[in-house]
Amino acid sequence: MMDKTFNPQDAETRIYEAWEASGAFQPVDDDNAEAFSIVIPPPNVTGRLHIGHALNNTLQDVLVRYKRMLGCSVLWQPGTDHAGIATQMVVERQLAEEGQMSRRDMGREAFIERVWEWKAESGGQIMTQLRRLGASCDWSRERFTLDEGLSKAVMKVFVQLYKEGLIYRGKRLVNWDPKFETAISDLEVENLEVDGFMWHFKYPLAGGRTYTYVEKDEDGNVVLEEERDYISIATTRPETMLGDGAVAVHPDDERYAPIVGALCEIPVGPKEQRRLIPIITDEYPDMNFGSGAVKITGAHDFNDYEVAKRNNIPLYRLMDVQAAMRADGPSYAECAAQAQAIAKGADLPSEAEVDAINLVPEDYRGLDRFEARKKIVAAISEEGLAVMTEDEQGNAIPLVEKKKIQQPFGDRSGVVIEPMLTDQWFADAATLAKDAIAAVEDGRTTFHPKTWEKTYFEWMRNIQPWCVSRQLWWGHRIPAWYDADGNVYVAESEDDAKAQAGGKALTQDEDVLDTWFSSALWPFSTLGWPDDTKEVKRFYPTSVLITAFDIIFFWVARMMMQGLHFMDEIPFKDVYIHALVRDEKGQKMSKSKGNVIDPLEIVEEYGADALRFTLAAQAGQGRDIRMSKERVEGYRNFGTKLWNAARFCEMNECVTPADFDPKSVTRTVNQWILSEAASTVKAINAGLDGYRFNDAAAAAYRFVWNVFCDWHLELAKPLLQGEDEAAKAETRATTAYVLDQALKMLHPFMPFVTEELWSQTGQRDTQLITASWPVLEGLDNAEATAEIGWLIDLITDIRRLRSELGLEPKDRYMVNVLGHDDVTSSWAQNYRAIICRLTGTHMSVLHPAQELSEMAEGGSAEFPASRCTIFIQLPSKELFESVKSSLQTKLKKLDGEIMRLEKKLGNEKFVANAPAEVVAEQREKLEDYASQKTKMGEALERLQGM
RNA sequence: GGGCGGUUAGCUCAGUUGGGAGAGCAUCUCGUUUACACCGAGAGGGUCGGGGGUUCGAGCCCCUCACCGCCCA
Repeated sequence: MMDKTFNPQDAETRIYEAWEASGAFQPVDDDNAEAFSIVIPPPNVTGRLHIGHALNNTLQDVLVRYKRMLGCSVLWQPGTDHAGIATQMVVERQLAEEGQMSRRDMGREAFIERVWEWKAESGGQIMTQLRRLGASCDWSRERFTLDEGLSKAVMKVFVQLYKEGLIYRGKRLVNWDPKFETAISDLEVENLEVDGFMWHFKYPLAGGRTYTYVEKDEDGNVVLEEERDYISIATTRPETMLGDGAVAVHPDDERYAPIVGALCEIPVGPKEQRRLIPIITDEYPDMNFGSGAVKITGAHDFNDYEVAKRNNIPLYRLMDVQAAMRADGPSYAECAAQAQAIAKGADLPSEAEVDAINLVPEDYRGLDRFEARKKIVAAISEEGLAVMTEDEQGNAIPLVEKKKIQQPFGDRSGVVIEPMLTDQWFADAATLAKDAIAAVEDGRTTFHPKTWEKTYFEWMRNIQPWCVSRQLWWGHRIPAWYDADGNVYVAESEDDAKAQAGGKALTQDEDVLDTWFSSALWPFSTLGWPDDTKEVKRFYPTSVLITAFDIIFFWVARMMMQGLHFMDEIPFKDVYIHALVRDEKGQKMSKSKGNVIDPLEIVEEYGADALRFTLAAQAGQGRDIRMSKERVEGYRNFGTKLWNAARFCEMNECVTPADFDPKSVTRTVNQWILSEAASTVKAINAGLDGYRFNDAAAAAYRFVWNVFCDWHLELAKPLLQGEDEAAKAETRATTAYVLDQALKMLHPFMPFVTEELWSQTGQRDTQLITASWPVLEGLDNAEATAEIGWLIDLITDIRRLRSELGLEPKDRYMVNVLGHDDVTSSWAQNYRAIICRLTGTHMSVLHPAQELSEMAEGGSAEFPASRCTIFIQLPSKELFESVKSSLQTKLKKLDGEIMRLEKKLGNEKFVANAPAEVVAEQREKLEDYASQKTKMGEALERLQGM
C-alpha cells in the first residue's frame, strides 16, 4: 500500500539522480526528431538561487520537459558567466577577511590564480541549486564564459569587430565607479533620487563689466530690473566648478543677451589665478530652470560633455581613479595659466595635453570630492560670491535650496558614480543594432508578450556606444598590444600581434572586457563556435530565450546584435519575458527590507513541485508575481490530492491492460472522463505553445482536482466496487489510463511527484521524463459530456437543496426525480444508486404518468431542475415555509433575467445587427428561463394549497 | 519631461477577434461515508477606478480625469 502523502525530501534527490544517470537530460541523437533548444540566461558564477531564478528556470524546465515528451531532441544549455566585478569583489573581500595581501600587493597573475581557486571551491553553486528545483539541463555540456572555447570566441569576435571598424579605442566620458576603479556600463548605474542642495553662485564678469538684468513674468511685465556685474549660476556640484570651461545660456534668453560672448570669472581658487571662461549660447540650458545659465564642465557631466563637444570647450579632468581631487601634474598657477590662454582664444591643444592640465588648486589637491565640495562652498560664501537670500529673521544668508536630486550609484559598489574622461574601448552599438532592430521588426524574432518589443525598440534605437573595457583583472584580457610609441596591434594572440608589429616589443592592454561582451556570444559560443560543430548546426538558432524584462537590454539586445553579426542569423526565435517576483505585499524583494523569500527554504518545506506549480500558475503575462507561502501550501495540497487519487487507484487495482484501447470504452462515465482528459490536453498544449503557463497549469489543476477526483472517482466507485465484472474491468482500465495521462500532463509542472507515482503505479518501460506526451485523438464525446453533465447538475442541485433546507446530514431522505422526457427518465433510473450515494438520500424514480399532486400530498416539496423535477420528502410541515421562500427567491431572479432578455430581444436593432447565432442563443435562453418560471410557478401554487 | 504598464470579490490575480463576470486563498454553515482534514458538501461576496464616447450591446475599443507602479532623461 502506498504512503498517505508524498515525501519530497526523501524522493527528490533520488529521482533527480536517476534522471541524470539515465541520460534523460541530453538531447536524443535522432536526426528525424525536431530540435528544440534553450540556452540558460547565464547566472553569475557568484550567484545564489533567488526566487527570480526559480521562476525563470521553472518556466524553462516546463517547456523543456514538454518538448522532450513531445519527442523533440531537446538541448537545455546550462552554465554561468564570470561576472567580472562581482567575482573580483567576492575574492578581494575574502582576502581582506583572511588578512592576506591585497589584490594589488599580490599582483595580477597570483590574484587571478586565486580567483580560479575560489571558483573551483565555491563558484557556480547556483548550478547545484538548480538541480534542487528539478531543472533538466544537460549538465554534461555546462559552460563558463572563461572556458577555453568561449574565450576563443571572444577573441575572434573582438578582433573581427576591430577590423571592421566596429570596435575602437578613445577618450570618452564614461560612468566611473570610484570604489572598483573601473568604468561600468549605463545599465550598471542606478539613478536614485536623494536629498541634495542647489547652490547659487555669482560668476563676476571680467573687467568689472556690468549689464542691466531684466526679469519678466509670463505676460511680459517687468518684475525685476537691476544692474549686475555677475551672472548667477546654480549647481548641485560646486566641486566641479574648478573644471568649468564655459557658461552657457539659451540663445533665446533675453536676460543674458547683452553678455553673450563676454568672459566671466570662476569664483574659486587663489584670487591671483582666477580663471576666465566665455559665456556661450547653446540649446541645452532650460531658461525656466534655476537662473537659466549653466556652467559647463565637460569632463564631469554627460550633458555638459555634449555641449562642450559642440562648442569646442576644453574638457578638464579634476579627479583621479578614486574620485579624489587630482594631485598630479604641474602647479595650479601653471595649469590655470594654460587654461586661461585657451579661454582667451589660443588653439585647443590635443586631448592628452588638455588631460595633463590639473586645475585643482593646491588647497584642494588630494581631497575627496565631497570634502572638496564643502571647502569650496565655504570659501565662496566667505568671499561674498554666493547669491544671497533672507532667513525668517531677515538676515542675509547664502541661497541654498534643499532639493531632491538624481544621483547615479553603482549597482554593486553603492557609491556615487563619477562621469570620468578616460581611455576606453567602445563597440559601435548603433551599427550593430540595425540588424537586431530589423530582425524584430520583420518578425524573425518575436517577443511574448509582444508589447515588450516597444521597450526593445526604444532602447535599440537610442543606443549609445558600448564601453566594453573594464579596469579589472578577472575577465577576458583585451587582445590589443602596444609598442613603445603607443601604436596598437589587435590580434587573436600575442604572436600575431608581434608579427604585425614587425617583432617590436609589445605590452598587452591592461584592461579586460565587459562580462556582457562574452555573454552576448552565449547562444553560439556554448555550442562550440567558432568551431563548426554539429551542435551549432543542430541547435542554432535556439528556440526561445526566457528572461525577465529588466534583462532585455543586457542579454536580449546584445545577443541579438552579436548573433546576427557573427552567425548571420537570429540567436532565438522567441523571447518570452516573464514577470518579476515580489513579496506578498508587492514589494521588490531585497536583503535590506528583509522580505526575501528563499526558494530553497520553500523547497525544503513544501517540495520543489509545489514551488514550481505556484510559479507557473502565477506566470500570467503581467508585470509581477506576488509570492506567498499560503499559495505554495495550496499547490502542495494539490500534489497530495493527486497522490491520493493514485492511492485510490492502487487500492482498487486499477491498471491499464497492455491492449487497452480508450476508443473502445462503452460505459458513459468512462467515455466522459476520456473526453474531458482529451480537452484538457488540448488546453495545456495551447497554453504551453502560446507561453501561457498559467492557463496550462490551471487546466491541469482543474482537470485533476475538479473533474477527475471530484467526479470521476466518485462516479466510478460503484462500478469499481460492484458486481458487474465487465464494467469493473473497463472502469479500472480507464481510470488507470486517465491517471497516467494526468501524470504526463502534470509532469512538466510537477516532475518529482509525477515521476514517483509513475514508478509506483505500474510496470513501466521508461521513466516518465522520457515518456510520450498524451495524444488523445478521437475521444471527444459530446453525448457522454451532456449526460454526465446532467448528472452532475442534478447531484449538485439535490445537495444544495438539502443544505438550504437545513436537513440533517445523518438522516437519509426520500428523493424522487421526475424526468421530463424519456431520456432523462432513463438517466434518472440508470444513475439512481450513484445519486443516492453522492447525495445521502434514498431515491426512487417517478414515471411521468404519476400524479404530481400525489407527491405533494405525500409530504414532498417540488423543485424544478434541468430537464427534470426533484421531489424531496420533508420531515416536518414547517419546512414547507422555507421551501416556499426558496422558490420565491429563485423566481425573482428568473424574472429579472427574463425581463433583461425580453428587452434585448424586443430591440429591433439587436435582432437586425447581432449575428444570428447570438440572437438564437438568447432566444433559447429566454425559452429555457420561461419554462423554468412556469414550473416554479406551478410548484409554488401547489405548495400554497397545502 | 519622455515612454510603458496597472486599477475586476476581503486578499492575490485570470478574463485572447465586444454578446451569460471567473479562479485560488480567506470568510461563514455543515460534515469524519476507508483515496485524501494537505479532505468533503454548501453559501455569501463585485456600480469590473471616475466621467464621456463609439455600438443593438463595452471589463474588453476610443477620449478624458484620478491614483499606483516601472523604465529612461
